[in-house]
Formats: sequence, C-alpha cells, structure tokens
Amino acid sequence: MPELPEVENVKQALASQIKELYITEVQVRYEPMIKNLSYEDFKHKLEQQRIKEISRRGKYLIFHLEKGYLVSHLRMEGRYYYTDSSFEINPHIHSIFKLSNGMQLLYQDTRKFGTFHYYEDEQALNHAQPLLKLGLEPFSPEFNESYLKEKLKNKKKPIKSLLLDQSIVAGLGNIYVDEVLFRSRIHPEKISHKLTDEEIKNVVKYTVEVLERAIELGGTTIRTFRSQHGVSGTYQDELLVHQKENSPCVICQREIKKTKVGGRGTYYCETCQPLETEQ
DNA sequence: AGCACTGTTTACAT
DNA sequence: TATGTAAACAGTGC
Repeated sequence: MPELPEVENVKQALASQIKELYITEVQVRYEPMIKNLSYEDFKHKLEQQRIKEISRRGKYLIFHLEKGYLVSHLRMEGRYYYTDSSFEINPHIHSIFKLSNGMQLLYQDTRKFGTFHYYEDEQALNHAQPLLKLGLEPFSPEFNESYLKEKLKNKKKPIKSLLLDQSIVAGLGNIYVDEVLFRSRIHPEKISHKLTDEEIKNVVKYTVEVLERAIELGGTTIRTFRSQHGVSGTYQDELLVHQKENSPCVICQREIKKTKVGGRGTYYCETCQPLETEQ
C-alpha cells in the first residue's frame, strides 16, 4: 500500500498503536529485507528499545527509537498489522516485532520487495541511502513552481517519468501521477522541458491537492484483498483516470486510454491531455 | 498453460 | 551523463 498518502495513513495508525511501547523481541523471517546490517546486529540493536515516534519521508516510514532509526519501505505490497499473539503467522509475514504490552507488530509483504535500514543517529539517517537523494516533500513550501521548473529543465524524459523520480519530489507513485497529470491537463508523455510555466504551476498545485485529499480519505485501496487489520482508504472512489480504461472522461466523455510510459501502465484522456499543442 | 500485468526501486546496459 | 530495461518476487487475470 505504498504511495505517500497510504504511507502517511500507516504512520498515523502506527503512532496511535505502538508509540511509547518497547520492542521486546525481533524476528525477521526473510533476512534479505534488512539492507545495511546483519540479522544478528539488526535484532540486537532493536530489542529493548522504546519507540518514541513514527514519521514519514516520501514513501519511507521512520520509526524513531531511543538510540536509532528504523527505516521501512513497503514497496509494492508491504503492510503492517498490529495484532495480539493469536494472529496466525502466514508465510508472507516476514517480520515480527513483539511489544511490551503483549501485542505484536507484523510486517507482511507477498512480493518481498520491502526493505529495512537501521541507522544509529540522525546524521547517518539523512546522509546515507535511502533517504539521502530524496527530493522535496510535496507539502514543503520549497516545493513550488520555480523549484520544479529548475528540476525539469534540460530533462528530455516524459513528464510522468520525472514526477515518479523520487529525487525530484518524494511521494508520488503510479496512481497519483496519472491523477495529477489529468487534472493539470498534461499528456503523460510530454517532454518535461516543454512544459509551460502555467503547466508546471498546475502540476505543483494538483500534486498537493490530490495527495492531501487522498490522505484525508485514508489513501487508495485497489487490489482488494484487504485484511480486517489492513488500513484501507476510499480515494479509489475519486480516481478520474487511473484504472479507468474505456470509462468516459469526466470532462469530455470520451474514453480514457491506457498506454505505457517508462514501463508503467498509464491512463489519460487523449482529448483533455493532448500531446501536440505546442504553440 | 503461459504470458503480461501489478500502489517500487536499483543495478546494469547502451 | 542520461535514459531505458531488467531484475528482485508472488499472485492474478486474460
């Protein structure tokens, strides 16, 4: 469940559930997900630490512990479950964090793409992978027209690919990018340096608007094998183009098209997001 | 049955 | 350097 709004909602849920608790025991059943430590070190560093706070940077979750930071990325299908000990550990549960109140935090990830990094201090956290090269948070004041304009100039990639590039703005993924570009009336394959100032301004505006609204609605739930414990949002009810192939465009009523941009499935309206309108 | 797809990122090719 | 493609993995749908 991993674009910015989904991660933000996970963050909020976890904060209310596990903040201030101690991690009493750590089990990692799929060791390769730990990226910068051995399993042994990871386990020893985390056990007996108190969870002070949970934050988010782009699509990364950050668990602030007394002596360090656990950075978690959900990639395609990572989920956290806060459960009691009766929960049946299925084969897709790759980590178990036992907590001081008798509950446990489970990490489930069917495709095993998710990652853990652990850092001892803030310096290391921010100056090593993966947070090092992240671009601006979309809600920061610095994410504005002039910043984006600077980042887009001299680039010859489709605008969609650049908006998915986390080193420019952190948090957009395949769903929300399509929605932002539709609302901005920009063809996803439009070469980035050809965007007008007005278009760049709209990208900034709708990025903020779409992400804020999605957070409000608890994110988007598509592949719906949602568990009772899973966080599931309702922003899918407000999607205008993504996964709407052959549905009528809300503006012009023509069929939404599906294509591929940068290897990613891409939905757009040919009429409302024309490619050949350079004046 | 087999292939193409999937809310992501990166390592490697050209 | 910049851009494009494949790979990590498991499941679903045509």
